[in-house]
Amino acid sequence: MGRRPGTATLGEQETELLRFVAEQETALTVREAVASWGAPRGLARTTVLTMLERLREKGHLSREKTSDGNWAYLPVLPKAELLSGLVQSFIERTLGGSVSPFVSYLTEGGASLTADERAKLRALLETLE
Amino acid sequence: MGRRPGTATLGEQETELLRFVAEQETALTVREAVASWGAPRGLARTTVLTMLERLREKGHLSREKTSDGNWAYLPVLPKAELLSGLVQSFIERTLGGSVSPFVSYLTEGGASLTADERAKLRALLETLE
DNA sequence: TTTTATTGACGATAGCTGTAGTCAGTGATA
DNA sequence: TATCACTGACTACAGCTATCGTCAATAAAA
Repeated sequence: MGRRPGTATLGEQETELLRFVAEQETALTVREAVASWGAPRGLARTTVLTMLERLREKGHLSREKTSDGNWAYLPVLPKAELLSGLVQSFIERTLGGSVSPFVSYLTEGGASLTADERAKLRALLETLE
Repeated sequence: MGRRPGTATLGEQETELLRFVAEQETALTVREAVASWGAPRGLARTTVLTMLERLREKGHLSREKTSDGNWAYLPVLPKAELLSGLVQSFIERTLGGSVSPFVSYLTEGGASLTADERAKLRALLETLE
């Protein structure tokens, strides 16, 4: 009676870790992931290791041997695509396909926009004229 | 070794159902929820019932007796607030606090904006001048 | 009133997520 | 070489989510 197998998406922690890995410039060794992501959260080394492996099983990460023989993990999709995908599925699944709540969130001061973000929005609106 | 108790948020299906209930104009009976939300997804009646009750336990829904003695569920927060909250926690948790991916998604044509949404954005940008 | 349908409380289970311990292999060190 | 540290594969388990089945009460119908 559980979930239909293969239906799983990512948990919250998993998503955070995936985003963290995707934000790095280079492939991340377990040691680095533990030091810069796990430790600050008080997680054990093996916890991070397990999570990395699960993300790999789910096809979000891959790994390669470093010159000194350890594993280093890297995202399968580049950061921009990953984030776009996350946004897309959030809009579809959680917001039911409507961007309105996000627009409302912005206009109600929930977040402050950077100059760059403002510029992008302005450009977007212009092309829609 | 599980998650620290009480740390749970909402699952995906739960979130979808919550949004569905919040989108209704009036309180929704179980029968209606099953007919218009559960059945199309192939879910059993008791599954929907269980989910509604869990959402109630978690404080997202309340319920009231209808004139003919059945329960009807309604959201604790109005739709707009609920959706804003969902957007906010998504941005914080999943996007690490940055709205950029959202903006990118919009500008890359992932979604089409309604006239109303465009107007809101335009107004927003003006106030930011 | 015996039967049938509806409702909702409960109980149950499988898969998933978060979190970690153990252990064996391997390389560095004393 | 005996030891110590580091790595990663494997195992484990609690809490949570998705999904139902059962059952008793009640209402409707025959």
